[in-house]
This record gives sequence, C-alpha cells and structure tokens, in this order.
Amino acid sequence: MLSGVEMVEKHATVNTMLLRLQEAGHRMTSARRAVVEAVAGRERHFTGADVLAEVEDRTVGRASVFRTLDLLVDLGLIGRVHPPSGGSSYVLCPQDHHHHVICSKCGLVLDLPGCPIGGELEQQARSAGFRLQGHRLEYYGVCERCQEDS
Amino acid sequence: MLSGVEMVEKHATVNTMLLRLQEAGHRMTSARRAVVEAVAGRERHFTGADVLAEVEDRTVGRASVFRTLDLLVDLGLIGRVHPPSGGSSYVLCPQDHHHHVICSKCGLVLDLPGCPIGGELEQQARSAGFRLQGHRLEYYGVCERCQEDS
DNA sequence: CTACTTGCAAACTATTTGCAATATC
DNA sequence: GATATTGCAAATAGTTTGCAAGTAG
Repeated sequence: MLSGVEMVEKHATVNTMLLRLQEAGHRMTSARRAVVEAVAGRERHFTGADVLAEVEDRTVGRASVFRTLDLLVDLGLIGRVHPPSGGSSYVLCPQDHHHHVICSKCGLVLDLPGCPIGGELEQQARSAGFRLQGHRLEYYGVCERCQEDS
Repeated sequence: MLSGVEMVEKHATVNTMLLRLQEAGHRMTSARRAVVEAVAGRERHFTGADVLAEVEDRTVGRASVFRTLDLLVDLGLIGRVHPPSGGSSYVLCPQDHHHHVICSKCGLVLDLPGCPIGGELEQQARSAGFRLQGHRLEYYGVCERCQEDS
C-alpha cells in the first residue's frame, strides 16, 4: 500500500487540506481545490499573487484566492511571514507549534520544530502586566544552495 | 543642570534622532524634523498614515513621510512590527538588540531588553546549511490597562 | 431547494515614483 | 552654487468588497 510514498509528509497533502476545510464546515468547491493544489507541496514562501498566477487559467477569481488563503491561515494549514525585505507572504505549516528559517535569497523555507521561547523575556512581559497571547519568531539567513551560488 | 529631566530616556529624543540623521550624512530639513517630532515619544505602534496625519498641517508631503520613516528604520531608531491583525506599523526602538511585546487591544509597545534566541533552533538551522543573518521576534498579548478595561 | 460560494469589476488602502522647484550645506 | 531633498500628483501594488449568478450539500 501507499506505494510511491517514500517520504513522511511533513506538511498536509492536498487531500488532507481539503478534508480539513470540510471538517471545518466549508464547502468543497473547485476554486478551493485549485488554490489548495497550487499551495500544497511548496517549499518556498509564496504571495497571494503567486497563487493567483498559478490558478487563473482555471478561471478562479482573484477574490476567491485571497478568501481561500485566509481560510487556510485560519485553519493553521499555512502561515504568514514577513520578510525583512517587506511585504507579506505565506508558507506551508506543519500542525504543531514551530518556527521558520527563510532564505533571504531564494525564499526557501525550513521548519524548525519546537520553540525556544518561554524564559526570561516572557517573564518580563508578564511582570509588566501583559497577559501573553502568542509570539511571532522568524529567522532569516541564506540557505546552503544560495551560499554556493554566490 | 538638566533640570526637568527626571527620567532616563529609554528611546532617542527628538534631538538625538536628528543628530543621528546628520551623523549619517543626511541633511536637516523641516520635513524630517516634522516627522521625527511626530514619532518621538510615542509609546504605541504607529503607521505611516498616523504620522502623515500628524504632520500634514505642516505641509509635509506624503512621500517625505515615508522616505523619512525608511531612513529612521535604516538607522535603527524605529523598527517595523507586524501585528497578527495584519498590516505593518512602526515602533520606537532602543539602540541595543531587543524585542517587543505589543498589546493587541491598544497597541501599547513595551521593550524587552535582551534576547532569548541562540540555542537549539539556531543550531538546527545551521546544520541544515543556513547561514543565519537575523531574526524577528514579537510577542503579543493584552496589557494591564486593557485587561482592566474589559 | 437554500445558503454558501463564486467570478467579476470596481473600490480601497498603503506606499512609491517622476520631476521641477526648493533649501541645505 | 551644487546637490540632496522636497511637495505634488499620478502611478502602482496588493487586497477587499458588493453583488448577481452559480453550485454544493
């Protein structure tokens, strides 16, 4: 069984993502399928425009692309990142709490499972009266391949 | 001397910021002064539009506001943050490496001196071949005052 | 069938650019 | 006086909205 699947899927597959959408009470439409297919398996960060470009020959409207991406973000299947270069883009996300390293040159995204947060700084914030809700942590660097290329 | 100054200034004052601009080889103009004055002393995050609104009665052009903000970011006097609610805004920054907690309700920004980063995750990124350049870490929560208000 | 969802186009928001005029050094 | 910088207006980028038509459940 499962012949051809040699790797553990770190990220949700197309089917898993569609299933999640349904479970969350959303209808399964061709627009959503198109967006999910355009997004699944990506290993770099991508923008709304990237996805739009990939699905527009399937006559999926601009709005539906953004609406579906929002949905996927809400479900935690993809996340938003903000490269220092500016702008915002999306990345596929594994389902547990994690962070990303993003290559400044090619946009490659690597998941870093686990979380170094929780110590002194959180304590400081709490003693200043904050009730913490979450955090955003992103690393930036240059990936192996891009270092070679330079 | 220095009568009236009872507090240690955590962030650069108007004069300090202007001085930095000059040191960096930039001219001292009224547009820049206006932007710096609009920005100094803020304890919440603010957007380009906020600053624009505050200086436009001084006939400072839209473009100059954004150009000056960029300059201040380059000099490290202010930083960009990306609230989960979306969008991007600026915060005053102390001069050393630090992070922020941001109140989701009122936008209050608190500096957290120091940095919890450096351990396991960086190691993972390095062993995956990344040459790290930096990171972005922001905490989100609700400040004391907003908890009371709710 | 019924309500959710869509595609389209227009509306928006936020920021950037081109350029002649201006002000700083 | 040379050049960095400006204000303005138009341009651009990216995303959102309003709505009649379409379609999944």
